[in-house]
Amino acid sequence: MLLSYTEENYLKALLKITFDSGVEKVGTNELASALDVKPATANDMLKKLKEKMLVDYKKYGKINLTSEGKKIAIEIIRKHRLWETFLYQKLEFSWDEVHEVAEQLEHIQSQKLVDKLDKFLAYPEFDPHGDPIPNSKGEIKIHYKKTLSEMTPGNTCKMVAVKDNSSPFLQYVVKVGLGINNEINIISIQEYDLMMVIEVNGQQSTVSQKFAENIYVVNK
Amino acid sequence: MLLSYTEENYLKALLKITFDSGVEKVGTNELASALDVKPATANDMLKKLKEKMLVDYKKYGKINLTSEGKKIAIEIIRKHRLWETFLYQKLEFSWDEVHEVAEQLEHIQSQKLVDKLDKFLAYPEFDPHGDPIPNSKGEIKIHYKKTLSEMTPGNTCKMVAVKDNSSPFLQYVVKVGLGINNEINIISIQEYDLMMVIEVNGQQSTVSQKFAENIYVVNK
DNA sequence: ATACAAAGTTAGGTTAATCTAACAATATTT
DNA sequence: AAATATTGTTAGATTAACCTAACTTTGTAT
Ligand SMILES: [Mn+2]
Ligand SMILES: [Mn+2]
Ligand SMILES: [Mn+2]
Ligand SMILES: [Mn+2]
Repeated sequence: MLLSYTEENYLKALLKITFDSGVEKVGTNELASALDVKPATANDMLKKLKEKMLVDYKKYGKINLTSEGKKIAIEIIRKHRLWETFLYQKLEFSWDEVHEVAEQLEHIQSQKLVDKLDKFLAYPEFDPHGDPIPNSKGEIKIHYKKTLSEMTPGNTCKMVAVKDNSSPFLQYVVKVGLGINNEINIISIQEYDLMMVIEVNGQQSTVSQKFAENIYVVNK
Repeated sequence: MLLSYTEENYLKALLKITFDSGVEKVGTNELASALDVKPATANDMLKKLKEKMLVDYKKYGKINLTSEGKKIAIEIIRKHRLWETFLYQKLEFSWDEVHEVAEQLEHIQSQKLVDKLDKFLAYPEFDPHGDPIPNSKGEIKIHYKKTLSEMTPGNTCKMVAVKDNSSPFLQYVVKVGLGINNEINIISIQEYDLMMVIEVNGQQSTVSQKFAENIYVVNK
């Protein structure tokens, strides 16, 4: 099926929302705000996507991707993450620069290009932000993740991904001395405001709860 | 200046026409047919591009790119040819497959991407079809070319580029055993229909005038 | 120098994607 | 259960990029 750039973004947003919230059902306002359009606009598009059998939805009801819609959405996320990996690994982009360009590149239509890119990158499993890259069959390796904010003093964990992909956040993470695969020791947590003192590579830093909620870790 | 995908294609088409025809002045119908739209459509866009000071043109007059318009058009051609080179050299695309994908990739907006790609490819001077790649300053190495059809029996020349970039033609070129940098001996030319017998790598082939007109060569 | 042909323009219409403003349905609170 | 707030829908308008059909200008040939 040939979809427009815009239609693709709606499908991707729907999948992203369910990934992030864990809930299958999505609302019109939620979708609209994720895409930075008005609810009326999203509503129009929803009718069109329903017509194309890519979403499951009825008036005043919740929105669901059909399996076909989901398949397409995963393919777009696959392309997005492969391109991010390419920019990061081959073209020396920093991890806070890749997302914006990948937002454009993910819409290039060429199955061959995706396959060849995947091969060129030696079939990477994770993108520069630690997010899993769906394979050519659309399978995603979802490994259970906790956030740094769930850790307690004395814990040691390893950073595996970031939740917030915005450039300011990513730059801040680097400034704190943190990166994917770094080991983190939780030194202490301030009761009052949940500020956390952590140690990475022998360097201590104090981070806010908001910050800690955006760092994915696995226990050591 | 932020231009739409479509506006970029109009600028590129204008430059291409002047390159191919050698003439600076372009007509509305010519432009429309190059873009596969109706003259009325091209006329609308011309007004818009004039407003943005990217083309020089007045009612019933001929069309010219302004220097700003030309600069942008060259940048798009630079991106197109860099991407073709990337696909060909790094992703193992064949030379008849690269153009179509590059038509999409040339519209990706990121100065950094272009610069990094150029560096990654070690600042290539020519694309897979032998066309010169403009450098980061917009300079193009135009080396004087003749077509194979201008050669006479006894001449030896070297193929440097192709004029027609269509997939069927490029595949045919390969079938004849021809490629960029191959040495060609002109064996004979049929007076009546200008069919040409050539020798490449010891292999003789007979090619039509139409074919010969689409192969660029330099004398040996 | 007309007449005809080719080239270019205008007017009016369509579709995709967006908006605002008004309205309707559903959910939450008192 | 009624009132209120939230959420979702509809109607009508706008813009970009396209179209067809009719018209005008320019170029060519008799
Ligand atoms: Mn991203
Ligand atoms: Mn990512
Ligand atoms: Mn090309
Ligand atoms: Mn080329």
